[in-house]
Amino acid sequence: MTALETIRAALAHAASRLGAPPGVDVALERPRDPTHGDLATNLALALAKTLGQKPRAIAERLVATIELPRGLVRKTEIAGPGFINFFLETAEVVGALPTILAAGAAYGRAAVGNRRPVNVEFVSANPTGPLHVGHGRQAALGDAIAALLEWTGWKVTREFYYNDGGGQIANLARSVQARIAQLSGKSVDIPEGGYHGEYIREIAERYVAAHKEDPAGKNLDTVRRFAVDALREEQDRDLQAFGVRFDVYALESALYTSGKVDETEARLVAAGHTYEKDGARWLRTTDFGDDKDRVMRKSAEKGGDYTYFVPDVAYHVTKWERGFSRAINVQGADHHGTVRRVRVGLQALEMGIPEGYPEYVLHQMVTVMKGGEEVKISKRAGSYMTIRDLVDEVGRDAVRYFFLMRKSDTHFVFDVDLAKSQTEENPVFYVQMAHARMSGIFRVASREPDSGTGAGVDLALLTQPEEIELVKELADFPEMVQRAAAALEPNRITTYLEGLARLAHAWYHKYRVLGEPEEAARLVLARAVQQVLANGLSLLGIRAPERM
RNA sequence: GCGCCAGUAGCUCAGCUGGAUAGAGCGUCGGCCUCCGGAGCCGAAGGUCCCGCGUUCGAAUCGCGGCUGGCGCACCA
Repeated sequence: MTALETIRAALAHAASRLGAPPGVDVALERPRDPTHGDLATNLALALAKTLGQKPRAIAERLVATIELPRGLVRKTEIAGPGFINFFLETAEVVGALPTILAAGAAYGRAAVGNRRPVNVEFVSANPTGPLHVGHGRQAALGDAIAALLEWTGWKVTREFYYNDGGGQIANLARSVQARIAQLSGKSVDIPEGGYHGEYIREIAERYVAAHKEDPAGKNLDTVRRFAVDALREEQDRDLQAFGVRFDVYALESALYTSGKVDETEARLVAAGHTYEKDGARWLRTTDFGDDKDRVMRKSAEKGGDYTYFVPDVAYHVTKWERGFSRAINVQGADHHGTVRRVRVGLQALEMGIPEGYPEYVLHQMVTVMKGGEEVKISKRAGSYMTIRDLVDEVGRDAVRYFFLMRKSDTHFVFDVDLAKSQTEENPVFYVQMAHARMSGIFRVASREPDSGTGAGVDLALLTQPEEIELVKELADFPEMVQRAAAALEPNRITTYLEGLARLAHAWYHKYRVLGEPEEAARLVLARAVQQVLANGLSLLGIRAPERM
């Protein structure tokens, strides 16, 4: 049990003896200001109202009541409006180091998820073109969120949903068909709403080469399948280059062929939330707080098809039925309008799916800056920065790191020049460099970085303030991972890593390791820093180089 | 018009789910560098946390009302 867990439990026990209601949430954190101790709690302040006493009086009684094991805390004080500050014995602080080395690559993992299943859906691009930089942000984000959940004990399924059944696919097929016709010299325009990118022409050429029996592309259905397959393959290659893998690829078309869409419509009708108007079938989403009702099946003159949202609902029913009591969708914020509709559709089925199902992580748009100018991204026109272009230009690690270092709900400006630069201004370089420096110490010392556990080393020699600060930062890592996972915010990890790297660089510059009396103890510290940096980076899918 | 998101140092952004004196990088200014990698190091200045009201012992954080910017409001997906 760590010092934090021990004190937290002791506080909870003391609080209950003072008459606090059971199950009070004990906030015990490392204060920003080291003069406020190693750990501090606001428990007395939080209990002031329910106990009807002054915070400082409660704090005094808590301190008098609390039972702590010997050798853990050297001083307890009450400060400010009623904070209780705990000062740990130095041995207890540096005692975190052997724990870190013993856990190794698993340090920071937790079991809070209890192996429960969770589905993380991301990218889910229509197979109508290559993946652009916005998809890249989503790929990095979804993969990191999935990793955070894995690190905290969830059983994660990474899922990609292909909308291969809608009107956009028909546009794609007709666009390719038009290009095929142009290849044989005919003057045919790309249809209204079609795709103009250069990749359409390439697909047309490949179709003609592969289909001698249909050189004019008359068979629209075959053209459609060929184009969708070609683009899916291309997207897969892009994702592979980015180091993202999926466990499940779900196809919208399969929901139709399996009858799942019809079944969902029938259930909605049976549940009594639908009606007919103007020849169309509507879902009364206003029953569930929507501002207007939504069409679920178009009128005959519009083709009589389902609108997109019925297959969307059907798809999420399959997630629920596959046992995912938790589902997270990572999407661009331009789709936020669908959030309520999917949830409402699931509610209208009245099959016991929770109101907040699925959860959403929405991300804002990406603009790319290069040489001080914005790189224009336009899908239909064809001038087009793809995720592969970006990875080729700045490297996989930098792309992933950059996409993860900002909160998802703020607009992100990707600075290509910064991402490529080999200086400390570049945060991914800065963090990786810290890891390389720690590795460098072991290289010079001719020791294997994975040897040793810290056993038998006198860690009491780590007395410098920078060293104590560094150890405390390392000890924070597991809590950090859990909070980032709970908030579904990978950017907390990059922020943490930059802070840790800063402390590591400062320590490295100020103190020598090899040849000093503290060598053995400092090697333990260096290895722990190296390990935590490596763990944080690997969680985010970024390499931790031994040298740069 | 309605909905969602954002507004924090000159710039780019953190801020651990309501805590103590709001932080980092870049930039600016002033010092320093024979070293396990100088691809440097140390320090300083710099704030109406968009505005107002409210809740609270305590608000950048929560609520309400504004202002500014982005996105969305189809029988498209």
